[in-house]
Amino acid sequence: MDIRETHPFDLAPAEAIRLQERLRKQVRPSGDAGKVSLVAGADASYTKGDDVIHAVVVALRYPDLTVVERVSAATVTTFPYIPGLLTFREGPALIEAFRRLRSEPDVIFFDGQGIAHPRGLGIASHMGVLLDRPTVGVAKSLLVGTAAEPAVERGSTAPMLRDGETIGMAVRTKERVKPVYVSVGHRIDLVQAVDLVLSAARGYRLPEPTRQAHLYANTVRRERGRGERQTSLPTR
DNA sequence: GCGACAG
DNA sequence: ATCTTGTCGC
Repeated sequence: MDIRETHPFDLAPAEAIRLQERLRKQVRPSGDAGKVSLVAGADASYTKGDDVIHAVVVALRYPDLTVVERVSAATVTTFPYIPGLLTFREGPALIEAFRRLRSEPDVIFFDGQGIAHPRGLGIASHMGVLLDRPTVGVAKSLLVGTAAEPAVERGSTAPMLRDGETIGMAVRTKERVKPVYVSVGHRIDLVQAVDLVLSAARGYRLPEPTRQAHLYANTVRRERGRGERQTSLPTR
């Protein structure tokens, strides 16, 4: 059965928040992803004034990080970007992309927060519950909480804190480059999540799954945009 | 009431 | 997220 039959996305912000408060109870911020041999990165891309969301999932073999599969899906959104409600904007496109994915990744990286979220349900946690898979949030900035600056060496970390609780880890994936903010999504613990992010980061700030997803999402968006324009606005 | 605020 | 060219530093 389709996830969207049991999970509404077309909600008003206040209703979306209530749904998050209900779903947060299903998040399991611990566990072992087991022996990881396949990882995936998911991301979305869109053109400024447009309401079309292009979502992609890229699967990579681990630990060699060779890309083995790429899928994409596009949806039309009415939900705006509201901090804390990102999944209601990108979720439907991501779900469709995952439906098209034939690989079965052991862990999935998302561009955004896991439990480091106002209601403990960032996009990585939310999607983790819907997909019932281990997920990790890899964000480029903080949504809630604070973190000290990790030392300049690659591999340095500093806890992300909120009310004295550790909700994630700032991780320096590249020497002297701004850290990424890792938080657990679902069915994995923070130690393994940080370990995977670090081992999947090869010479760039973003770990390969997320980086490849980002690149592919932009490619897909530009190609589709070009194709649609050609069929709807013939050249003279 | 005033800011902060993933992508 | 996206708009955008060159430019400074490792």
